[in-house]
Amino acid sequence: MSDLEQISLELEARGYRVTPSRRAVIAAILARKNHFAADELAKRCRGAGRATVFRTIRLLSDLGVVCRVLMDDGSPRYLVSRSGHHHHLVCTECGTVQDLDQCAVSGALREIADASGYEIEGHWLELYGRCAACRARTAVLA
Amino acid sequence: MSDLEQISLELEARGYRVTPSRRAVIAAILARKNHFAADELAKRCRGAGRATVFRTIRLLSDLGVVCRVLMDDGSPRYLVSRSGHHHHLVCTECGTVQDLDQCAVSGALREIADASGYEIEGHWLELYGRCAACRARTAVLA
DNA sequence: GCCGAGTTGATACTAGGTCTCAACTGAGAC
DNA sequence: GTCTCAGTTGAGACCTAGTATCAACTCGGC
Repeated sequence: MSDLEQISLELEARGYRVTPSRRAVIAAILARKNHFAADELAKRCRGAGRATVFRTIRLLSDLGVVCRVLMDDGSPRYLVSRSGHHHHLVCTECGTVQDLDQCAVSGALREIADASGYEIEGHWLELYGRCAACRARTAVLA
Repeated sequence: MSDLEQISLELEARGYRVTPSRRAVIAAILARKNHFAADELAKRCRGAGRATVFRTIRLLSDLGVVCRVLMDDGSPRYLVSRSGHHHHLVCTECGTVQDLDQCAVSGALREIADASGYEIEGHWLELYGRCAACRARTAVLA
């Protein structure tokens, strides 16, 4: 079963209609190799209007199919990503985004909660750096 | 020496002029007990135009006098805060923001760098939860 | 007083996104 | 088959959070 079909089934299972517009947006998202801006997707996606593209991205985001990444300049991007709690490693040179399997702060949260008296409900973490490929490229040039 | 004077001296030391507009913005910021939106400050601050308010906030942000916090709904707020690397603990109930002394992830970063091959240059972390006061309030009501 | 750099505020513009609303669609009831 | 009605759509207005532009102003130094 293709990703598109799988997502369509997921949508139907939740009571959403799988319309041609939604299919077009999902197909456009799946065709992306890396992250994308919502507006850029709206411009390229001929099969759906801007509002529909934004709505569909939000829908897929709720479903856990795509997630939002904040780039180091603060601009938001979207990414086909696994669902559940995870963080991202963003390469500041080539822009690729890598999922992080472990949650880096889960251990520290308890300590912070104890020290501050807060009941911590959520957190947001993005990591920025240079990926292995970019580092290798610079090393060769140097 | 008042905070306003101290910030003014800091500005002068860096070669910036301390103009009435800047004083007005700084005074408005210092009058805030907690975080504020830049636009809201611009509306209330009669002594300076919108562009100047945004420019001054950026200037103070560069100086480390204020810092930007991303609330749990994604909206940006500013906060008079200590300079240097630190994170924030945002209460989702009353909105107060607390500085975190320790960087919760510094330890985990090395591990992630090793595992991923990334050279980690920076990170962004915000924590959301309910502060001690809000928890106490709910506990009394229950 | 003059000069020039720094600063200002009005305004236009941008990005990223939501809201509104009339029109359309399609699944189920009859 | 067609009626109905909730879900969906797209155009466009609108919103928030800023940045860019530019003529006018300010102020320190000569």
